[in-house]
Amino acid sequence: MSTETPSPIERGDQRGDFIREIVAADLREGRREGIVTRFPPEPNGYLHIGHAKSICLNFGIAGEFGGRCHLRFDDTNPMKEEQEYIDAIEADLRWLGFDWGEHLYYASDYFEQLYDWAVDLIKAGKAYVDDLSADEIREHRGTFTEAGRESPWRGRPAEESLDLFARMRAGEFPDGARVLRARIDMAAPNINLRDPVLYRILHAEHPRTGGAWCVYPTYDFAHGQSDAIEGITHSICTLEFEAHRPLYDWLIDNLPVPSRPHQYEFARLNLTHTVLSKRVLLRLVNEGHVRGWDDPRMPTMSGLRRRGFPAEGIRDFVAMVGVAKTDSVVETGMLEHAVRNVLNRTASRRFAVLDPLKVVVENYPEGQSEEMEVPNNPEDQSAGSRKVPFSRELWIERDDFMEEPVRKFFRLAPGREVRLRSAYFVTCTDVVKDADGRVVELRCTYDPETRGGDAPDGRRPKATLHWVSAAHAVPAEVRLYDYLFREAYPGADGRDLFDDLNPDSETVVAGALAEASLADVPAGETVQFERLGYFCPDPDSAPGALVFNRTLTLRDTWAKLQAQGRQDKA
RNA sequence: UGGCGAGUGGCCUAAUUGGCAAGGCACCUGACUCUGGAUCAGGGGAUUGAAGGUUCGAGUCCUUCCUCGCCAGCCA
Repeated sequence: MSTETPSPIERGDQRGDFIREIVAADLREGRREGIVTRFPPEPNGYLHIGHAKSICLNFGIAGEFGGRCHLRFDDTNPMKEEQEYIDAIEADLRWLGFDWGEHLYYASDYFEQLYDWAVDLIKAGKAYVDDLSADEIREHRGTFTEAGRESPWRGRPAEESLDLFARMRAGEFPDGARVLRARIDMAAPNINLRDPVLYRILHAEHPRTGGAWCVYPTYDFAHGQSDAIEGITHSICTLEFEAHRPLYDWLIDNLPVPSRPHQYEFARLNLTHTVLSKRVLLRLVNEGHVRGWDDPRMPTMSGLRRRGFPAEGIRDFVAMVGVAKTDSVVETGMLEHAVRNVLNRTASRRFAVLDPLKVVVENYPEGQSEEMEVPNNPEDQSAGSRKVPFSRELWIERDDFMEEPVRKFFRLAPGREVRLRSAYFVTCTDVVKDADGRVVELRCTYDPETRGGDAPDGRRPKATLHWVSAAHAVPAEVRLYDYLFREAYPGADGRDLFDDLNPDSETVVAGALAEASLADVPAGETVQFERLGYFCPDPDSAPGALVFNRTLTLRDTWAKLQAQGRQDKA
């Protein structure tokens, strides 16, 4: 495994979570000589940020304790799984910064071994072929309060089950005709122990084994045994598998497996203002609420990537959230903090005006222009600087001007002087309006003595604005993103999940004007539009038709003040 | 209803296993600033789900109760 920057935990700055403590103790007390973990996705959908928690946990532990982490596709249900997902999952994993070396496995690699073990179980009288239908099996299973009833086939001789199981594999029976069940205890308080199904008949094309099989092991029969085959020491999964652990252990105990893995469960990640359910995400895509699986509003890895979130920020976020057994919902603000933290350090600064207002600098010579030296990142001198053209006609942000400035508004207003970042101080001398009274242009004068942004007399404007030269700017479409759901807990209190969708989750700004160098930002790179936020080129972007996604806004004290003002009035 | 699991400031997570409840996010204030960003300094906010009990001392141990989550797929 490899990460660009060690997480706080990897650096040892942070105490480990309960799983890391177990791992450390197992090593310290000699129960284990080495650590092997695995990330076991089912290739039936795309990875999302919830998976990132599991990925960072499994690969993180392996890295910290000198072990290794396998990537194993849990491909036991050919009805749902596709090669497309396998490829996407691998790509997302690599992007997140992890590497499994040669340890790429598939549960389907073990189908032959799994089948042999099932035969062993039958011979030992610990499994039997059941002819009951799915409905009948459910009826026999009982309820939480009543014990189940034994299937009439439970006492079937091993030889007969053996013969039937072989014929199931040979394809003699249709889907659902029979199953192989473990013989455990139909009265067990844990329903997972009431003779769970181990194999079912599925005449389906498997993405890897094709038509070689028509019986497939269930999750319960495949997972632990796959762990044992690979020598997994700590099989880490989410809380909903807790009730399966007794069955996991029963199978390991009753099969001649080569190693003894243990299962540990932690609470899955939940985030406010979004939803991490493959089912719901699929609906969002299919019903056209988003642009696709990689829509910048989606919590999928591909969505976060398209949104401009750096992998490092996601890893930091996961480290920040921690690992425990308490069901919890993390505020999305924490993710945003982690992302801003990385971007502030790494993102190159640029100028772009989203809602342009024309400024004419009256005392600046017509037809003249000059190159202003602008730092690429004040947080990082090594990022260097660039030249940005300045001229008589400029665009500034409409929000940066107020004809009648309210209290605490520091920006441009009639008669007021502000600094144009890395350029000159300008003073607004006149306001030009159209027939409707809308401000369409500002007339200003500049002070030639302030070239570069400093005044010889030491005077300091209260505001610094970003700007672009009208003659040199390039047009761009900018897509502004906000929470996908307006409610922190979508669908809570009986509401319909889809009624909680945020109608303003995407705002397309067609007429933005950007510094020309923005045409050269490579895909996958996120830059800062000074004073506005972080933005990245969208895959829809093309030469001459630039499209940027807003990753996140900057923290904005003024916007907060305004929002509070609005609240006070309301 | 049976089984299993979990309850610590608004959110997430700690507490050297019985010794002054700590940190991050969020929030507020101030300093600084060529991004109203960043940074720095400070602040408010917790009868640790409840009630009993053991103890010099309980978030931690015991009892009872409450709340929430998961489990009755031939999904994972």
